[in-house]
Amino acid sequence: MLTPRKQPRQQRSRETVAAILEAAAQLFQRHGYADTTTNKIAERAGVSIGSLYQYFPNKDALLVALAERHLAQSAEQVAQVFARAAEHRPSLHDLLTDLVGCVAALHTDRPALHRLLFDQAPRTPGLVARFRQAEQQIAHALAGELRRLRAGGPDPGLSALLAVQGIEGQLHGTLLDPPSDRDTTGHLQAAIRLWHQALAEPTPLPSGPSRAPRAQPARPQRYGRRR
Amino acid sequence: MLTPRKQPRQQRSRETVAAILEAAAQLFQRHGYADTTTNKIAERAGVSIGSLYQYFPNKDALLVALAERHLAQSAEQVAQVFARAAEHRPSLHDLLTDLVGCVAALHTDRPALHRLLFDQAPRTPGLVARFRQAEQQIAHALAGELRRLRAGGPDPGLSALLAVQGIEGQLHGTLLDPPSDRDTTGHLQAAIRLWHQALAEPTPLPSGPSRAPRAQPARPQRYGRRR
DNA sequence: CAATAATGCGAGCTATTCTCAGTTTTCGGT
DNA sequence: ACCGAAAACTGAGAATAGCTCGCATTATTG
Repeated sequence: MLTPRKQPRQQRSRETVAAILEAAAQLFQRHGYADTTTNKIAERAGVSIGSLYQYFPNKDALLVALAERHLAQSAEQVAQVFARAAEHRPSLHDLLTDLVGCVAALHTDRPALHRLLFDQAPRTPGLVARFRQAEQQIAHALAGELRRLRAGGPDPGLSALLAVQGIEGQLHGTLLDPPSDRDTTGHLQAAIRLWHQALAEPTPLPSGPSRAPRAQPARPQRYGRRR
Repeated sequence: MLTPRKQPRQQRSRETVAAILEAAAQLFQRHGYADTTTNKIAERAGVSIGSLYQYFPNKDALLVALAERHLAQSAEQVAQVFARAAEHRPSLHDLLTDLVGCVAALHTDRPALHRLLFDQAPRTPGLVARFRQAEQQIAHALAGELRRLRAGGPDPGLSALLAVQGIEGQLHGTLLDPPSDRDTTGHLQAAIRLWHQALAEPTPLPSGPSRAPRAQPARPQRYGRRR
């Protein structure tokens, strides 16, 4: 069980829960997940260890609660990108710039928190599920924009999901562990450029309609003679 | 300290270390990281808990050792993709097919192990560093192929790194937590297709040389009037 | 065949998570 | 205002898991 065993009903207990989460966030970020004890969290929150365990069944649940809060805030930020897009109908390039900038901000705003939630602590199945769910939602919104911006091309839903997953991987890798030999802004620019090319309407070859790619086995390729 | 405190010198101790790692791999995969105790690992390996701690300074070190072994094997697989490419000089599409297939195989061959190392267990800074290092190596190899396959375009090193990070994110998300409403092979096909378009030589517009993209602030975009 | 080094052992020390029986506070009803 | 019940809080300590340390056993060297 990773959800609170008891829902706080009174104002007092809601403040207790808030204090516990605040303390947990601070101590987790300062000392890391493993080196933070639940007793220290309770002490810092000004409550007894018993109170903590009344609302959080175990230490992981504290982390899950923080992660869900962060995930919700992140989803909110990204949703605003698409709200803006719905109003202004930007070009693909401008949309990607806004989207990448937003995701980048989520990584750089509170890197310690992001690193804590995504790297340092064990990922419970529930957390992973929540994350994938958020991913799907963003992909869905992006798919809508793609349908607006281009006429044909491959399944927009699939392209959008790939883009969301890809951008997340790229920015996570770049912003949390910046390669020493590259500058960050250039990296972001390149990512925008790359996705623009990947998602733009493919310019049809003048010689005829582009053929659909043959299905190919995705496993060890032999490079036999190409035909 | 996460590396063995003592290097095994005699044959006997090398077998001990191997037995411990084998037991750790089995128990971690079966019961998860948190629910596996070091005493159980030692018991299963047929050695005493003291022997375990002679070669692994703490529980995390067991995981790091498993991860490094897995990472080395993975890097080996991917290196073979580029070895094949060096010999056969495949088209971009065929290279991508082989690369994606290889990375997919790494995820599907032993999903439990992959999930353990990448999702379930805490990622130590050392592990993350090793992972990024492998990423850089693969990107470097891919950059070489890009230089062969296309004349101009943006910095191949940057494009390659983005591709490696992106592919990893896409396949990780898709293969470990398959979206219920999509088939996996189609997903892989779409990824290959997407990266082909993203990395291919951009077809120059007939009206003139493509202009370099203006540098744009990557942060919250206002969508002022476009000019 | 010593002497020395390497390896193996496991009872128990230490630290941390989590429980539970009892106390205090809040709140609706009269 | 007062009461009873429910909610909230407490903290000593039970349970458990990571890890240590002194000593026994096995291998290597000269």
